[in-house]
Amino acid sequence: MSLNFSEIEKRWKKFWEENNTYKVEIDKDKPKYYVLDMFPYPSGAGLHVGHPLGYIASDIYSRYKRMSGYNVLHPMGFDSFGLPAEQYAIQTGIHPADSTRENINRYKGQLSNLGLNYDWSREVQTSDPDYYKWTQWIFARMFEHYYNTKLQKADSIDNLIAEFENKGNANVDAYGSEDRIFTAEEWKNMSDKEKDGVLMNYRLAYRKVGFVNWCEALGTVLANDEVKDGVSERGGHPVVKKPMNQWSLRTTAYAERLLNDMEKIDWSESLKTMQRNWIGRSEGLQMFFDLDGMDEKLEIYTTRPDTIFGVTFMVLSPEHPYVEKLTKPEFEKEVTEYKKYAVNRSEIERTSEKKVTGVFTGSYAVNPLNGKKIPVWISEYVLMDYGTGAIMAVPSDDDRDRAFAEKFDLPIIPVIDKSKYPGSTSKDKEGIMINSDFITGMEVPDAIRAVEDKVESMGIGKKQINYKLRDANFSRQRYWGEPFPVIYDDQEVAFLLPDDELPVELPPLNEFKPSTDGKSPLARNEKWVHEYEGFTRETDTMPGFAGSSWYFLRYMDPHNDDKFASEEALDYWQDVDFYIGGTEHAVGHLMYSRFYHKFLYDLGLVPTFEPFKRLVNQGMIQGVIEFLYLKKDKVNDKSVFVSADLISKDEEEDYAKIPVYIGFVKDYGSPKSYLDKKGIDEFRNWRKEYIDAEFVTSSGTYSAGKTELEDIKFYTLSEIGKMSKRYHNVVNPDDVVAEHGADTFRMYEMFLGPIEQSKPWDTKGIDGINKFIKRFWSLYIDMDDNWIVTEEKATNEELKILHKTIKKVTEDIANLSFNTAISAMMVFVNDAKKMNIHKSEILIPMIKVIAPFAPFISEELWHKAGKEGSVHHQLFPVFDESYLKESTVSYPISVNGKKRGIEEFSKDLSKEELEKKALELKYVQKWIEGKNVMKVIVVPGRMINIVVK
RNA sequence: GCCGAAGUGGUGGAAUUGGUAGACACGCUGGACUCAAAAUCCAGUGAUAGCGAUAUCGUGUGGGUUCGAGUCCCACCUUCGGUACCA
Repeated sequence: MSLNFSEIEKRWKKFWEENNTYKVEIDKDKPKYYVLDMFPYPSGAGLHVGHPLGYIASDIYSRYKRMSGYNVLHPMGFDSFGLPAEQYAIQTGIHPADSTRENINRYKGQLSNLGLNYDWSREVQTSDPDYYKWTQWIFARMFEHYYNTKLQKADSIDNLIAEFENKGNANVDAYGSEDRIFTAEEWKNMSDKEKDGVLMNYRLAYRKVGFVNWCEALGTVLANDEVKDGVSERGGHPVVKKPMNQWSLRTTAYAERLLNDMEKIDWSESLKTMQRNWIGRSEGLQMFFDLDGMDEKLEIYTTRPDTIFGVTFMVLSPEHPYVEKLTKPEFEKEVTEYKKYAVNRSEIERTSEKKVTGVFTGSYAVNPLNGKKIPVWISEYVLMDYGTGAIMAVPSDDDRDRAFAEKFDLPIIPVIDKSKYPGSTSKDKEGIMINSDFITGMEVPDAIRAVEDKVESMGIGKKQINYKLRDANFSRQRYWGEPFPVIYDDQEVAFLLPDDELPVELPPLNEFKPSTDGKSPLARNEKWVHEYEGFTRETDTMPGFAGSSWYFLRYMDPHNDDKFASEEALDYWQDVDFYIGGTEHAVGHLMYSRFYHKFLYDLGLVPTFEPFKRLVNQGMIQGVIEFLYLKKDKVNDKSVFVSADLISKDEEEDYAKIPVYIGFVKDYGSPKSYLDKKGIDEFRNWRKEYIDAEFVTSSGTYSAGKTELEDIKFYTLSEIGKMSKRYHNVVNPDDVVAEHGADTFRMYEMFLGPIEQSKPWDTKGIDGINKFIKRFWSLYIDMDDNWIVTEEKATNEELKILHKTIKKVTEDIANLSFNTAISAMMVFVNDAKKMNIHKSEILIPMIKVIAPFAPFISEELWHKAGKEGSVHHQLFPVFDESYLKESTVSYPISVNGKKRGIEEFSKDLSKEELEKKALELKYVQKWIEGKNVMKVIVVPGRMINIVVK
């Protein structure tokens, strides 16, 4: 009755805002600490209970850090460019800026209801021109730089141009994709357009022909997400790869650094493994095969040069430029058809199905080491954008090549004897070479080296390091993204707009549909496109990651109009100490952010070479999805639902699974979830098309609103999955906060389990937290709202309970074990209740201990205690080890490893004394009677084990 | 297929380096208070046998190392994530 949480929440939300409690400024007298959440995309659906899991954890952690004397930067913002707002605009005509603003306001309201301690004065929005001015500015710098392989850092493109003018490009230390060699003279004679083309092959932000998902029927380019099984998700129209000029970022230039610098950061090993796999470094040999009857040579890449004598055919990607030339007339029809087939298949399809496809071109290549002629095939399992788009196939030692050879009846020559290496697979580089000319008899690693040397000495190849990592596609044919600060002259040579014209703002538009030739909607605004006399603007926009790859830097100095952040701010805040977010961003976002950060580091614009020191992935809170089984075919023109207990695994495919609002389902989330009579009626009224449906259960049938069975149980199917509107299982945190209070909601989410672990949302246990908070409150305030804390001196026993709790909570926060920290506080309350503790010496520190977890009631109690300021600016209590000392230890006494009793012994007893006392125990006597005591193991402070025989 | 993580009561989950398995909480059972209910408080709660003391079993399965294994090793099963014909 005295704990009115909604009133308390209102009061302190206002107080914190009025007093700028969470505002932070540079304070050189204090050490800094930067705690960052991955900022959300403000979707129309609002936050669900899954989102706050990470936010609450970082809130607790940052509050604790502030209370430990740090100057804590803990900001929040919005990744507010994105596809959904644009699609919404296409459907409704509402401008993305308007719907985004509305969504952001809703998000902010929801976040503030949770009592999160963000410094909102530092909010950033990626769609705000004051912000994307700097997104464009960084892009411009990338355009102006290339990667210098000697300095191993980004360098001005002007330096490269100077080198070209001096000595051409034969010996430049530049990472790029230019394959022509030219002299200084040739460079000087090039046209502007040619020069632009060459420089594009070196710039870190550059233009090249890339492939987009083009859907002819919709007349638009689709994102990977919008393509399912080779057809558009909307409408199911065919999607093909269409070549278009696209901006890219030369992320591959940084591959080695992105890989190696991971050793220096505190990320989980599994996350680092994911990043490593994405980068995908491999060492191998690049070499040329002669083509029979042709001048061109076929370039391939292999990580297994040792198997070269086992090569029995070559495989080219269907997109390989040589395919046409290699195809003999009599094979043309098949090859053309196969190419058509491959281009209509999405990359996902091409790579995920197990079936083996391919066609012969009619041409042959020549193995340079033994002169053997080998047939050249094409197949979709070879991808154009990895390696050289061509492989030498070794069916004896590669699973895919073997499957291919078996299907098309191609020869298989064994070249490695693995009999000495049991369990070794074709992927393991071990075994002894056979049938292999000059390397026969060698161990595999030696053979690899021997072939590499041989090939290099013959001048037909060289050792090479390859990366799976691809340059990032940086163009989107969309409206709701950052425009490029780029214009083209009539020769299509790209020019940057000067920095003082930034930001290039998105022009107004009243039609957001893409234009039909695959161009971005921006192309519709002719006036804007041709604003510069004689020039045309770039009409593509930047991808989502352009804005989200550097936002953490902007928080340091969000309102600076001269720089993306001042040197002073960067120097003080440095980098993110602690970053928390979902695994779904584990690869893409983190890789791009690291790339951006390293680039800015090279330019001397940020002080650290990695952006995120420590990173934790929170698990997902999943939803329970409840389905009803509906017979796919109607019976007597009626829909028939069948109770889940009546359906066997084999019959499942005869049924459709209809999601049902979980609120109708009894015991939802359990294997025995069911609809009772009321639930069935609720469902029928909710989905009117099923109002006359039949519901078949084991005890009888409910038909068209009638049943004789009062206690009918219609079982439903429970699954765990994403929270989504589609499954009618979204739980809004606002509802939970309104019902139970923000502090309860926060602690409950943390109490559910370890932060990294995914778990289904379930309110079953929330009463436990509610009870705990009420009991905690009742230590301070009685039923009649009287403050009952006394100034009486605390006993040692009481102090011990306090300090034990402080110790446990402190350690658990550091480990992010919030669930056990909360259980320690519960133990405290249980003890304090039992001992009837109401002493301020114990209870005032406890307000501070609970403060990071329950910011509202702790603030209320702090002020009820007559204290000034905010509890969140107090210092966290430090535990005193001297209160924790025990004079006795309780020893488990085991005989042969089986516990037989527990004894309290003084902690000062020696091993020998403990052994003696243990052997004297009555029940020990009973267990060792008639047997020989072999030995007694005494671990002081731990346990005693008596071994008998 | 491969990589990663994980399998512990009816449920969510505890358990430094191998050392009392099941903390804390939910749920359930019984009791107190109440005309009654809610709330609150007290007691019990891994399984089996027994009135009980107690005994036996028990951390996905099967082996192993050890005085001692939820924890380490080997093989396997299941689930969840990620990922792919990457040459």
